[in-house]
Order: sequence, then C-alpha cells, then structure tokens
Amino acid sequence: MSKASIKDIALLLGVSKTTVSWVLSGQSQHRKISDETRDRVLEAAKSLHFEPNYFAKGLYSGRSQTIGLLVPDVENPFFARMARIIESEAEKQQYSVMYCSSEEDSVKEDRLIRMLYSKKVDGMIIAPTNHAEETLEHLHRNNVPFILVDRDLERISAPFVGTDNLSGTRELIAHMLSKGCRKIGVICSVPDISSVRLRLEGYRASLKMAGIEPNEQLIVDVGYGDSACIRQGVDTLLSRGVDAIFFTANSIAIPGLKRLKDLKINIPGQVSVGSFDDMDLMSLHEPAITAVEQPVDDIARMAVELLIRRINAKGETHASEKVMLPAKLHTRDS
Amino acid sequence: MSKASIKDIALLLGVSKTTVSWVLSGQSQHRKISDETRDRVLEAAKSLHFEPNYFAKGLYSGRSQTIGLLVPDVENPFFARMARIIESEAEKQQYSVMYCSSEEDSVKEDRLIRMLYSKKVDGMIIAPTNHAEETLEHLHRNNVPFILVDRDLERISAPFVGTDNLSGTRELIAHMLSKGCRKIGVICSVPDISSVRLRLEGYRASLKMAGIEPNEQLIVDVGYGDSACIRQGVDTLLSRGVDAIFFTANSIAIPGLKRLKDLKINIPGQVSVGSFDDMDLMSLHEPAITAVEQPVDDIARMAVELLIRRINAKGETHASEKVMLPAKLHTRDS
DNA sequence: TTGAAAGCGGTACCAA
DNA sequence: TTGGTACCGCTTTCAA
Repeated sequence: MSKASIKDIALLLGVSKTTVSWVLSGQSQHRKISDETRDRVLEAAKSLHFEPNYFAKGLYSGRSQTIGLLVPDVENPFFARMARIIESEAEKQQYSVMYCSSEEDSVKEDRLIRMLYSKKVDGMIIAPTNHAEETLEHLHRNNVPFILVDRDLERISAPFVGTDNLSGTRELIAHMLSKGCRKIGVICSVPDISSVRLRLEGYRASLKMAGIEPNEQLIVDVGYGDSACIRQGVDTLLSRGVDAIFFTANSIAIPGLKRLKDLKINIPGQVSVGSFDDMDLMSLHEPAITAVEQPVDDIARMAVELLIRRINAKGETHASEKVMLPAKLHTRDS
Repeated sequence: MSKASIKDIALLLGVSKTTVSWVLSGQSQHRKISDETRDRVLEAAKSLHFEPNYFAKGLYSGRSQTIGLLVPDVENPFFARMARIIESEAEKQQYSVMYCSSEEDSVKEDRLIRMLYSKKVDGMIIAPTNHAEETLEHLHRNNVPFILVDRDLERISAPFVGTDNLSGTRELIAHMLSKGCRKIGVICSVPDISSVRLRLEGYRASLKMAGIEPNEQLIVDVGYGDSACIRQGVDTLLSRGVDAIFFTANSIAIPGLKRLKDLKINIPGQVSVGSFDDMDLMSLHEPAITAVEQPVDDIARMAVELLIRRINAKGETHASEKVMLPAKLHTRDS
C-alpha cells in the first residue's frame, strides 16, 4: 500500500523514469512520446494510484503551492471571514492556506513568520503589528512575496490592501453629529496600527469640520483590548458626560455594549453608539447599532490576487500598490 | 542570498556533509564529534544563516509537521474558535495548521481531504459530512491518522471528540418545560449529521419524559441552512402556534432571531427561545437568550492531543476512543 | 522517440 | 572521530 513512485511505474513498464515523468507532467506532445507509450504510462499510473510526491516536487521546484496567513486572531469575525474568503480564492488557484494568530504580539509574530518561511510557503498575507519591519525585511531579502492587509506599514514599501478607514470614520462621525451628538467619546485599542490611527484621525477631522475642537480626554485607549479595560473605558467616558460613543473595532464594541447593557444605559436616549466593523450582532442589537462595514471580501480577494501575481512574477519588480477599498456605513437606530 | 545548505557548510570547513548533519541535528555527543569540529560547524551554520530545507527533510522523513483542519466553515464562530485553539495547541508541539471549509458538501470535502493528503499533512482533524466514509477509509488505508470532531460517524471506527449533545439538549428543553412551555418548535439544519440528530433525539426524549408526545410538525428542517428558509421556518412554527422555539445551532439562531425581531415577536412573552451554541450575541440580545455552550476549547485541545499521540504512535493500533464532553446551559431571560 | 545520470538538500549506513 | 555514498522522488539536460 506504500505509494507508487515514478520509478515503480518505469520498472513495471520497462521504460525510463524520464519517459514516465514526461508523460505524467503532460509533456507527451512536446517531448514526442509515442501514443502507445503514453497510454501505457497513463494506465499504469492510474492503476497504481500514482500521486506525485509533494516533498520531491517541492525540493526540485522550490514551490509549495501554499500561502501563509498571519492575522492577530483568526477567531475575530473580521479575520475569520477574511480567512474564509482567502481560502476559497486560494483553492481556485490550487493553493492551500496555513494560518497563524499573532495576538498583536510582535515577538510571536516574528516567530510565526519564520515558521511559515521555514515551511516554504510561496507567499504570505499579513495583518502586521506595528513592529514587523525587521521580520518583513528578512522576508523581502529572501524573496518571499507578501501582502499587507488591514493595517499598512508606511515605513516599508510593501503592497497593501485595506479599508479606507479615514473616509469610513468621517462618514460615521458626520452621521452622529447630524443626529445632534456633540460630545462623542472614543474607545480604541492598539492605536499604533495604521487602521486605528486613521480611525482616530477621521474622528478628529470630522469634529473639526463641524467646528468642534477634539478633546483628547474623550479618547480612551484600552491597550490590547482586555475587556475589563473596555468596560472601565465606557465608565470613564460616561463620567465625562459624553452623549455618544464610537467603538473603533468589533472587539471593542462587544464588551462595550455589554457594559452599556449592564448599566442599563438607554441607547440612543442617553448615549448614541457607533462602531467600526459590522456584524450580525449589530443589527440584532436592541436598538440596532449603527456600524461601518469593511469590504472584507474584496480585501481578501484582492490580497490573494496580488499575492499570486507576485508569486508568479518572482524576480520582476513591481510598484508596491496600496489599495484602499471603501467602507460602507449602515445607519441604524443607535 | 540563496540559502546555505549543509553541503555549503561542509565545503567551507573542509569536512563532510555527514559531520555537519550530525552536529546540526544535535548528535554530536552520540556520534562522538570533537568539540572543536562541532563548534566550527555551529559557528559556520550561524554565520551562513543555515536553516534546514523543509522539503529535503520531508522527503527523507515523510513528516511535514503540519496538520490539516477540515470543518464545514471556518467562519462560523464555533469552528473559528476551534481553529484558534487548535492552532495554539499545535504550535506548542511545533505543528502548523492548514485549514479548509467543506461547506457541508461531501464532494468538496473529498477533494479537500485529498488535497491535504497530497500535501502530506501528518494527520487531520475533521468535522465530517455524513458521506465521508469512503474518503476516510482511503485515509485509513494510507495510514493517515485523523480525529473526528463535532460530529461522529458511527459506521466507521475512528476517534471522536465532541459535545454531549443529548444531555445538553435535554437540559435545555427541561428548562424550557419548567418555565411552562408546552409547544416547543425546533428549527434544525443538516439533520443527518450525528450532532444534530442527537439534539433532536434529546428534544424528543425530554418531551416524552414530561409526558408530551413529540409532534413532528413542530420540527422544521431547513436543509443546508439558507437564511430565507430559516426565516420561513420561524413563520411556519409561529403559524402552528408554538410557545417556544429551539434553534439547534448558532447558524440557525442568528437568522431566526432576526426574523423574530422583524416580526416584533415578544420574547419570552409570545415565544420563548433556546439555542445551541452560546456566543456574545446571545447574552447581548434583548432579552438575553438562553443557550447551550459547547466545550469547544476542550474539544480542540483534546483533538490535538489525540491526533498527535496517534501521529507519534504510527503503526500501533489504538482503541478508537469516543470522547463526549459536557455542554453547559446558560439560562437567561428568553 | 527514449534513456542515463546529475541534482535538489538532507539522513544514515558502512567504512576507515 | 570522520568521510564516502546511496537513497528519498521528481525534473531536466545531454546523448543516443
């Protein structure tokens, strides 16, 4: 029951490995193999259940037909969906996906990237921490193509695909302002990554546009998003008299909404709420929560497309495109 | 910048590949390599940034240090969490994870399992469709260890780890009965998989225990869970006068709850609600929804443990343990 | 039209 | 204590 190899087929038929290899890799035409030989080989391959050995092929070709996916947390609905789409897009092109979660920890991130690298993935899709430069440089030097998603690293020139966080946020804040909110608080985490930074920037810009001077006291940074800190953050903002709260991500919104529920705060009576990342929970919430939906499917599709293009273009230098896809505001009852 | 190989090091130092290989694989002691040689090799390896070639190693050893994960949908919060825990458990043991989503489609499942197989994963963790026997037999014949999770396949003797669906459901239904519900409807999908089958069995058993004859008219099967069908299912049950609805999975509960919200049904005034699979949404819902939480972390951990044990015990025959972990009922306001 | 042989990068047996 | 060499399975160049 041990695997049939090319050699086995060659021995069986009394032809050479070369011939078998040529037939099996569809080069019968080009290499002028006789139809008869070709058919005998194909038949033997079928009856012996021949399957090319992945390692041998990889050893020679250097290709694994596998891509690596590194995100902060595959369990987060945003990244879980991204993983799902990436998987199906990759499969269409005969690629498999290996995934890892960095937990926003750059040390772990470094370790995981090296692991993916050592497993010879043909390329990677990475939502990096803000300290990934060195590791990514290493990839670059070793000609491993990669695409950044969700957060960009301005200091390195790498292709990026993500949401237009600035416009998305501005639209959301503008909506809140139009509903009469004047003292909008924010809860954010990991503000050093580009996406969050831009969401904060969008927030400030919108206020200024409306003639309101942003008050830094109303921006609460909860570090890596521990839920106790988030609940605390809600309390802080409430004590500072906000009339609205902007959650900068789903991971913040969930504990945040829980806290508001526990405190029996009336939404939008006492405070309005707006959130980045739309999810079932937002529309099912009572009242339904206004949220900005990221174009995650498009991000995933484009990331795979760009990555595979780069994999196939190994060697050639590309301009490092930076793609920003528009977000979509869902105004609801909050 | 191309990778340094063992040969490069050997050439550089004027020693043989054998020596280098032995030093690098930590056999200096055993193979009695002189300390001096060892140090020279180690130093050269470090300065040339030597890293063993994954394919070459795999070609010889047959091992990939990778496991395959096949679930119906990695985006589903239950499986997303499972994926997350499996990843971290696997990493502790130096394994990477490749994932695939079968979409409950046995044809796709077969294709994906074969793909994982061809990529030489050392083992697989699979939440199978009810038609996976043949493919799994193929794995078995080829000595690829695998663990079934979430749903068991009684017809084949394979290790399984999942939730005790029967008890979990009985507890939930008993709770609903104790609150006075008498006409409990059910919406389920893919009832041919063991987990759902057991949930339905638990439902019927509980009713009988309470002296109520189960009415098959109150069990709506929505096939593969298209959300239009689920909404329709809710309508059907309501028209049949149920005083409670049991959703057999989170994927059913979400569209189901949406429909109830759209219809402005008062929960639990008009109908009570209970669901399998706890998630943030359940406790944040107004009113909070009573739900059965599956021990997904334990399932994932145990699956990895059993799998790796089997990988390492290749050849030995094991009893095929079937592990059922207890579910936890969260009674809430619905 | 087909085959022999070298090589991809390690590992391990058998000698020395 | 160390080295030569065959082999894992596939691809491809060069010869016939």
